[in-house]
Amino acid sequence: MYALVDGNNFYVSCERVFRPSLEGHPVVVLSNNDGCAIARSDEAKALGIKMGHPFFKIRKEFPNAGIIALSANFVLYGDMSSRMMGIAAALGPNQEIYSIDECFVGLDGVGGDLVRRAHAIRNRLQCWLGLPAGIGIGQTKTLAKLANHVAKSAVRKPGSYPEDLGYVCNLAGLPASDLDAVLAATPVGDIWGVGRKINKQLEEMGVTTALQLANLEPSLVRKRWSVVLERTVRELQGQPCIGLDDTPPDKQQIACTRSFGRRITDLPSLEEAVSLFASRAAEKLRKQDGVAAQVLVFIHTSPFSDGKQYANSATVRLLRPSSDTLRIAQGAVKGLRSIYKPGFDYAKAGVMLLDIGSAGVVQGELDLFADMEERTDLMSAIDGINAKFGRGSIRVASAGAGEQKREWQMRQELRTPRYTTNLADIPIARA
DNA sequence: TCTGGGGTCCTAGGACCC
DNA sequence: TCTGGGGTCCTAGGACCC
Repeated sequence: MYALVDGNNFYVSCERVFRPSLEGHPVVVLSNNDGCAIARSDEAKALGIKMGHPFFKIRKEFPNAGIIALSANFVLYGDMSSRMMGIAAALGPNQEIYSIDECFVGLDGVGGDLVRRAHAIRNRLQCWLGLPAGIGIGQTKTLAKLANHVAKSAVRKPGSYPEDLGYVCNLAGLPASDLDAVLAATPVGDIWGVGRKINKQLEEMGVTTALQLANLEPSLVRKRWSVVLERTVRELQGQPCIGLDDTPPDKQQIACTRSFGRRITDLPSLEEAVSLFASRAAEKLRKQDGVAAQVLVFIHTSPFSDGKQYANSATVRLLRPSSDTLRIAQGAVKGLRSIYKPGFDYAKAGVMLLDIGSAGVVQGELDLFADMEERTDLMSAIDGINAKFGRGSIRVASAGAGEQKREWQMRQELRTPRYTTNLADIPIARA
């Protein structure tokens, strides 16, 4: 038995905690560069604003709707998320943090009234953090996801489901016929694991509801699609196939990629950007105590522009696996130079670390490379200083030494303060 | 003017091995 | 007409997730 705890309109809700005046207004949170909507309040959804909708189009289409747009404040959301996960963990013995606003909780061995218990957690999230959340409970993770979906729909359209579910729905507590009714009322594309492509293929076969999907023969589904969809079918039938991942393994690849605030054409600016991305990626790598053997760098022009297009990537193998910012940045720049072509307007670049292993294993090797000794102390010192004084306090010279704003830096013109993580930004309450 | 970022898993096909 | 039979490993690409 699983529960899925999910923060409603998470980014918008985080913003509303510190700016209650946003309550009741259509609010959207924008992606990096204020590009498109990645979170919407209920009011914004009601207007018909879609996930991923470009902001410049939203402004054009809804000039008078009073939409409030905010730049994504990921530092705030990350901090609110960890507080939320701490509270949600009390629901059961095991927790899998599935995304910034969702976690699964294993309910094995949890006695008593699960719905009542879930409501208690929900109330805590609301009272202690000011975050609204929905909780779905089901026999499998896929059913818990569906239950959460049902709980939300029931709030939006009261009376359209078997009982008034509030923000909590326990599908495992329903009689089989009621579960079938819920499945029959759910479009197949709303099921976890059914994306756009498979949705279309299923519809072409006449499978449009979750109930129809649940009634397909698993072995046929495996043959026609894959084991992935087969698992979804079995999970809908109540047979658990996807376990709880409460100790996620270290990342196998680590990426840092960004679109630029402005197109850039010259190599030095690209080198600056790529060096910075490489440093960020190396930082993440060191956090999991890993080393990477390969560095991939890519650059491309904007697929949305009519101009000349160019996209390329290069993979550079390091002399030996490393988490050293300088070595990784050097590798990235070397790769960049091998693919850079002048005369294009570059819109995006990125660095990915591949072939990741554990640092301990490499250090166990013979120390034949005295001259290549890992600068682990230097790196810890850099990480420590950046943690204390803010990201970028120390950086590699090729990532740009000046204090001036880099011209390619992303736009974030509408960002709110870092209320919970920056002393200077802490809200002050006045009587 | 203006279209995100960061992941996972699975599969097919080729290279290579005995 | 016809050319073994397994394996493993690696990579690229596709699908999905939030």
